Amino acid sequence: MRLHKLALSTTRETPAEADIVSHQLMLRAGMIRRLGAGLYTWSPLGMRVLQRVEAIVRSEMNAAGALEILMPAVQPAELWRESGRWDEMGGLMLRIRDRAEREYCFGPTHEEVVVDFVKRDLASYRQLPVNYYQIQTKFRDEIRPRFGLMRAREFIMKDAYSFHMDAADLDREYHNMAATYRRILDQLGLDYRVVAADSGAIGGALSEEFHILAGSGEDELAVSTDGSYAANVETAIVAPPDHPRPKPNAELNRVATPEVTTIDGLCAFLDMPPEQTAKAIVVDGSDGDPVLLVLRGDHQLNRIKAEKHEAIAAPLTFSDVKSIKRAFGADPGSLGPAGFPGAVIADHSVAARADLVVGANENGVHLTGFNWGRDADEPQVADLRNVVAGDANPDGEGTLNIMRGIEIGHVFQLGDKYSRALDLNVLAADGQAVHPPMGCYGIGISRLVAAAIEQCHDAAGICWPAPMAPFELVICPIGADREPAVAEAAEQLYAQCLAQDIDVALDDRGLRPGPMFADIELIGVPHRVVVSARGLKAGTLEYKGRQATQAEDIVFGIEPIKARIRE
RNA sequence: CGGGGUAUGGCGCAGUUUGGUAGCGCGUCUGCUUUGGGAGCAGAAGGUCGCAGGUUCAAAUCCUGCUACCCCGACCA
Repeated sequence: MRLHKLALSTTRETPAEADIVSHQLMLRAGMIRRLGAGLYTWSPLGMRVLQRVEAIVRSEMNAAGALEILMPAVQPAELWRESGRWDEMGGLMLRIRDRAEREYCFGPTHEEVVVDFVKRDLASYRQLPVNYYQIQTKFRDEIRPRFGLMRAREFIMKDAYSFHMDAADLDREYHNMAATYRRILDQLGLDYRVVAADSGAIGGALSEEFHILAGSGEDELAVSTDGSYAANVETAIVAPPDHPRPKPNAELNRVATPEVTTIDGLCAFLDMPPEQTAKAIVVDGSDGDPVLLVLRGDHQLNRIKAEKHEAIAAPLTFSDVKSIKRAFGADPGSLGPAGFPGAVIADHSVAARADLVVGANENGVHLTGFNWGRDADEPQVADLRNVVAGDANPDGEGTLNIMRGIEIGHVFQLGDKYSRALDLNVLAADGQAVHPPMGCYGIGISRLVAAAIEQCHDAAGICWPAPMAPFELVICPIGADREPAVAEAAEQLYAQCLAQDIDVALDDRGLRPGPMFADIELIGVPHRVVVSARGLKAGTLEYKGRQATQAEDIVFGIEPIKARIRE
């Protein structure tokens, strides 16, 4: 590629619209341009990266036995009514009408369509298993699109759907896909973790997420030091404390705590560590009455765990202040288990503590020296909190670390939710009709590109892992317009690189060295050689790896270049 | 959806309080000079000041309405 033909458009200044690194750098490098909220055009430079990723995904999916198809982005409402998701999806789904007032959506996902597709041709179990995938544009009308491609509304996704005769075969393919995803991410050269996950709204049992590690990641991951356990903090299990609750040591004491309504305030006022306090959270119970959840002051409620508790209403609803006042006689900020007649569910950690500080159910008053069983009934005990760094590994040895990640892939075992709802069935060997269990497997292609930048950049710009880079190598001639020998030597090298299948770009834009180098670093090309009159005289080229601090002189010629970039 | 903010040339911004010739830096174009890390000089192009209405002799600036975009929140007792 000759760079002057690529319509490169880099900027020195960071556009005001972006405030995470990947978004800023993609805009500065001219990989994408914003059209509207959560809508982006990919430039020729951006396309080169996108297509790299797509090619690797395709080749691994094909190698894993999946079959590529392409389904419509626009889908009839009727199909979604049949699965029951037309109403469930709510505002996430972009709904449109055609000229005859027929209803459609712009597909946020393709379970319905793929089942419909399979239904037409699938008659016998002998045709199973099968796994169809596509690389397609999806639209999800996010409440708040943000962070550029990270949470765009329109985005590119690789989604795959598998169909099986039985759960065992689904399990086999699920692991096949998980292994395929690992191969894809290994090939892309990214640092990632696979974690157990909540399957969320899509339904189904087993599910794992694939996260690119990056400090700016939106998700928190709990990963054990011995490597045996990894889970999204949303779902990571907290092992119950391994020691019994100590005996009460303190008398119950009423303390006036005027104006204190937060754990921080309470700790400052009483000079107490937060783990000695209990926070009280009131939520609606499944019977409609308020339920008191108690956690250690330094812990955080995990919504997903709470929601799954049978005594708690789903979706999780925090009780309104009026009903709290009625049930407790006090406002939030002064609540506690003492004297509350309703259901109390305490997290393991707070249930294993003695001599706690709790709200007294009287505004501006707290109790110190509170003990379960003595000052209130023994609570129900459950795992309600988010794991924190240092918690015991629930599955093996060691403790948990918390890392941040960007979710770029997700594999699910869906079961027969969709094949049943849409009445897909096949005849089994015994002549019985069966709804084939399904798996579904997604990779956010466009998000993956952004995530790679979050993981890999420096002050000068993007540092692509070689397999994602828009070019493998750039040849930078200096002063080619006034030194014919330089121009000639650069052309010669360029032709040789092409002949050797090196994905090379020739920077023939005629820029001065400063801006030229800055651009090449910004767009993240992994390898650079400089051709100059000075070097030619000495028979050398200058080579520099993108992340190297120093350039080095190498003998002029294709072989020394190959040795550097293919090492 | 609630809260906050912004909208002025391709990009980043000032000007709005106190109404009076629309400005700066970067970028772009032309010429000359310069030439290994974002060059210098000279000249030039480019703006319905988000949209609509209003007040006024006069509106980027004041008033009313609207739109778009960005940020924060949706673990808070």
